[in-house]
Amino acid sequence: ACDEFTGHVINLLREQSRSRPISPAEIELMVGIIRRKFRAIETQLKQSTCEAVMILRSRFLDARRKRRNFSKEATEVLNEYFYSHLANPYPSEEAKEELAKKCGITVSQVSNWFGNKRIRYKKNIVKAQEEANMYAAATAAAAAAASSSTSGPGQSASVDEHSVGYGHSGYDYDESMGLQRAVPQLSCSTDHEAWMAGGITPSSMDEPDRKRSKL
DNA sequence: ATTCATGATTGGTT
DNA sequence: AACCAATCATGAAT
Repeated sequence: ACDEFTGHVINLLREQSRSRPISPAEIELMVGIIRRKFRAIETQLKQSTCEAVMILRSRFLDARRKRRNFSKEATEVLNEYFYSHLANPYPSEEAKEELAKKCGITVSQVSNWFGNKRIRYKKNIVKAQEEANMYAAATAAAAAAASSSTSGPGQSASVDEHSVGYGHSGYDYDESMGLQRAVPQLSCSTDHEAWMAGGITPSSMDEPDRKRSKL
């Protein structure tokens, strides 16, 4: 391109040389100027595009470290699935795809979410996963609505009256267990049946458990 | 400015 | 390969 342009300039100068004497030295000088200018522009262009690429890369690939909360609806859907499969909260690949589509996120995000949810659920069995009852009630209501035809007062349970004091005073193991079982589980369990095996109260509170994660 | 909540990443296990 | 556990990093709430 540079050569092409200099060629044009040379032609122009030759044309002008008819009306005005132009020395070959002058032409050489012109060519030199053009060459330098082209080099400068070239490197500058290279630099700026390189910068742009770097910026774009950090925008896109580093988007991983950027965390954007999921929409309320998405978490709603995910929680609904989680709590309605509490006995075996391991969605199949297909189910993951379904959830992903429904939530507008990727399958790996769904997997991440379930991973986080499982572990974080397990960490506070003791302290109210009242959420469970919320969603259980919701799905139960839906189910009840489906079968609420002839038989009169067969209505759903209420939500509800466990005033687990907030002021973490009592050890309410029983209640937590109750909560777990209170959930309707149509579990056609496959594998991880024992995902909450035995140990309820792993190393629960007290002591140097200065971890984060409350709720 | 701190603290809590939460999605993503990492390292190790099965 | 999927999972768990710990940790990181950011968004939102205080």
